Amino acid sequence: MKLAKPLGVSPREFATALVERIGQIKGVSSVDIAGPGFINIRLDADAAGALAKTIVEQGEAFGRNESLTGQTINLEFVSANPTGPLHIGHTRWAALGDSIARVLTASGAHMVSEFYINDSGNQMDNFGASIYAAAKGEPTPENGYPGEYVSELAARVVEKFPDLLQRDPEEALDIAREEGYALQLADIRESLEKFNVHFGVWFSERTLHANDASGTSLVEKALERLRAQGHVFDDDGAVWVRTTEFGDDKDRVIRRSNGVYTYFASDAAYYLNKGDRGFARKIYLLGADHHGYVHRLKALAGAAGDNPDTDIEVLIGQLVSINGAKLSKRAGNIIELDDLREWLGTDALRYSLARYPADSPLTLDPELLTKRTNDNPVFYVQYAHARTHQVARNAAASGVDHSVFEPGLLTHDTENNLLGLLAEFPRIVAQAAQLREPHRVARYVEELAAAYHRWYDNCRVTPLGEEAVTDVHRTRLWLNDAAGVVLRNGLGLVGVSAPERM
RNA sequence: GCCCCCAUAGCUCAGGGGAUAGAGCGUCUGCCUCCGGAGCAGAAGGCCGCAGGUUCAAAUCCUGCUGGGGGCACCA
Repeated sequence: MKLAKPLGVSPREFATALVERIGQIKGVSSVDIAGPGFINIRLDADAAGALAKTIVEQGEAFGRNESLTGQTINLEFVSANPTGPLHIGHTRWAALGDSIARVLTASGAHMVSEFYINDSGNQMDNFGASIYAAAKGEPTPENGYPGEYVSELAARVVEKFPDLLQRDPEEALDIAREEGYALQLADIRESLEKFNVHFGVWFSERTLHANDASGTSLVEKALERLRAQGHVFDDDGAVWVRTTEFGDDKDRVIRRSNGVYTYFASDAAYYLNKGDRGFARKIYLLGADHHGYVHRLKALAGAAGDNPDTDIEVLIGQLVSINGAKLSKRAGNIIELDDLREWLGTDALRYSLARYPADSPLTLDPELLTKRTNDNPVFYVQYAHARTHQVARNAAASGVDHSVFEPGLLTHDTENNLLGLLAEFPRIVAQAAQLREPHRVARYVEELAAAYHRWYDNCRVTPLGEEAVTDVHRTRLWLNDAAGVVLRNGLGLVGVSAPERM
């Protein structure tokens, strides 16, 4: 860090003065200069240990903070055609986006998670045609969707409309498309629910194109608003947005010369709609294959009169692969969310996807994820949590209760270490929220589990043999329970369960 | 050609300018007469891709290179 102005004192003088001031803070037992830029502060045992009781009393609320209070945030983290099952890419964004939403919520933000349904455009017609062809027993049409799931959808549509094949082909195509859409979207919702991922809003692209009472659509209104801002021009029969004014490398067509709106028009209308719904800040989580969108989305915010630096935020996630993952024949040679979930389990899959930052490409090792030992981080952490409950059950059986809490009795090194880590949790959550990096919570919770296991090995909560129950045991029970609370809260933020027995 | 991301231990990866760069796996050595050994303690293993620069201080910030991944549309 650079100082704006010289302070007029030497670093040593400054540090000495700082140490003196810190030493006067209530609960600080000692403070000394540890090295360049480092000061060691020790709290007295009562002040540090008191935390254990606070945590147990706050329970689920411990870890929440106010760092983002007052912010209204829209987070769009899955955008998909409802023409087939979700694949491995969607899976990563679902796990990550949901965890981001959780840490933002825990930091006081008003959050809405949004799933954007790309249900407009010709791929829906291809989808409908594929289902209709399957119903007739014909091969997949050109540009159609292969995969057994199309035949399954066709069978379900025919079940509901037994006379489908007798109907006029145009009408039958409509039915195939719309019924197939409804069924597929329901399947997607179910997959995500099973994956413990929740969306506040399922936004249909079609609503952007639908005419309101006055006969205009949101897309048309969006174009007029951008035009009014002075960033729209006509060329070659097409209508363009001058996105280069805002850092894009080329201007973008918003309405083609044939009068049809481009996908960019939907983006624009959707973006403006989010603002109209009261979201000051819009976050997009996109796959690496969409990174080319960043500039044009930012430009869109600028062209709309918003601040591209603060009102819109685009997170780009890199690709993920899994060694040995089977391609789904059913879904046409993709790696499917449902298959991954059934193979590895929701907890292992969510944890391992939330454990790495979005911008690192990822290769998962399924052998590790299915192991039930400490090789597998999610089991290591879940086991630590289960152990806190086992210890509590044993404590109750041997007559250790919560009747006494004497924080001064928590003096073992492993207890200081554990308390120090527990105290960090709220800061970790706030940091994860501010940086949109929930993997920090996962890493933290692993460290906490290790500290808990070490403490368990060194400090007994239940008396040994015929020993009497003492206040040390009772006080340690509070610490044990506090560790359990924080492990549970931490796992919850990455969407993973915290079992009491394993 | 232009744009984005990545490069840290044998492997998978952490590391918001600050202490002796960390974790797990793998390798090696210990600990079960008592709260779950699904655990713990220890060892070995590093020009942090290369070269410059900024700084009291760089794995971290800047520039250029090398290697890998992804992307460029009046498609969606």
